[in-house]
Amino acid sequence: MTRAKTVKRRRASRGSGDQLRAEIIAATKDLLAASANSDAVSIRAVADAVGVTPPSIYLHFADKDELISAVVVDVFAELDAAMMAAGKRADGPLDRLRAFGLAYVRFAVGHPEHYRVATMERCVDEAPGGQSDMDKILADSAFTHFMQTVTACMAAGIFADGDPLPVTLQLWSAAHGIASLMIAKPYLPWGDLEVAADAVLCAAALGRATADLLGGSPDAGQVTSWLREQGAPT
Amino acid sequence: MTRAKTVKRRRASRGSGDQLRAEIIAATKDLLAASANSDAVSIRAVADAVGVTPPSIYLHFADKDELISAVVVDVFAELDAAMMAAGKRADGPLDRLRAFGLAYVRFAVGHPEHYRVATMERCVDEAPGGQSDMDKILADSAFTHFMQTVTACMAAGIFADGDPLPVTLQLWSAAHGIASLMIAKPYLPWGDLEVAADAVLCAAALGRATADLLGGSPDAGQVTSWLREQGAPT
DNA sequence: TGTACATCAGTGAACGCGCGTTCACTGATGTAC
DNA sequence: TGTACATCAGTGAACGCGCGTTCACTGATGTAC
Repeated sequence: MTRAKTVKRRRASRGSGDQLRAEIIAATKDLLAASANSDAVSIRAVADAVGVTPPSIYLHFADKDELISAVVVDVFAELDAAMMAAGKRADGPLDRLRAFGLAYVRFAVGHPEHYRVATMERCVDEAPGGQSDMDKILADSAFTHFMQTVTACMAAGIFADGDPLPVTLQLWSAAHGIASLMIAKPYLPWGDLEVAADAVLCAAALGRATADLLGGSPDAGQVTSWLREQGAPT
Repeated sequence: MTRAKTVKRRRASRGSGDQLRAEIIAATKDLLAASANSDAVSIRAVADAVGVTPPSIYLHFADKDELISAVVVDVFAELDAAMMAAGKRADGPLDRLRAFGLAYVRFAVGHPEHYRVATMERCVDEAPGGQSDMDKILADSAFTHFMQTVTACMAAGIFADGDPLPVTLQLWSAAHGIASLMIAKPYLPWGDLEVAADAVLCAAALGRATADLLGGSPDAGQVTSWLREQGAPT
């Protein structure tokens, strides 16, 4: 059932080398969506899907790692776009934070293999180059937009004033936790995914806010007695 | 620098076939610790590390998948043991929950590749067999011990009474989120890993408790006005 | 307008490699007599 | 106690495969004259 070569034929062009590049990235994403990890997607399969021979790939990417990196960049851009779209109709910074988180989880669950390769595969370099990686992530639109909203929540008195970075990391952890667990263990009794995700996200934000009320990082004893004050059932 | 075959020699034995089996699992774990994923650990490398020829592996495991599954079982057992040890000296159920969570994150950060293969690799079967997988996880010691402690927290009035399962999943998500993000993005500015993990875990538990106080799943408006009542800064 | 030619996107064939798995075998172990 | 023999853990060689990457090439494109 191999596609005859004549069915899809690639034509040359002159100035527009970028078109094939985009097609290669798109094909890689498609193949990735049906694979366990990026190792399982081969240059040959990508070339085949695009209707081109394997060496052509190397005209656009130095090697396989560079191709996968380009896919990751593309996935993060798509994720950011989904979050931005969801945040548009939010009412206030806390509601926007929630919309962002829900969009984040929705994206991950909807594109599990893309999310996996973008956030869960071992990084290529652990050398000093890691620093530039960090800059890349911190400058990444999705993360930045998330952090801007955390800053807005601080300004609105929802979180205590301070450095938004640790709070952002904390909330991102919550979103990533529910997203990646739903992907990795889909057979667990999650119930409605949106409801479960919302519960985690709300609890994370509310927990941060409440911990701030209690002075930052209360221990178990403080929490227990505070809950008793609040009239929690015993 | 290949080890001469005579340096490590395997002797036969009769009744004790299980010894080699255990050595194979241990060697696989060692190799996994230095690899990107289970695909990157080969049967040949495992055999070599154990001092045996590749076909010998098949005397103990039907195929590579079965070997990896055995490793995952072993990793979960080790994780459970670490959690139990940490929970022993806890003071009350909430404190135990925190000790469990911290031990969980510590284990993940200390054995990132083991944690990754156990919780983040694509499951082998998505067929009806998935149901038995679910049972396996729910019956898994670490998860069960976690859930028992959640039940104890409900009995102590810390969480609202009800089904402990969704609450357990929610708290597990928090622990998994911070653990897996620290592993995947170690170059992010986490500061002290224990402190960052503790902040996430505390916020998750406190958030769940507070949300219960507010009736289960408050929306942004309710949270904002409740915070204002509590005298949060504006 | 018409032709020669430089450019360069894409080709076809091949490289060497390491993989999971199989097969018929060997030879130490431990039991039956 | 001594010997013949069944057992079965582990071997050695090979299978077919798909991989990433390379190399010298081809032939359409578009420009120079």
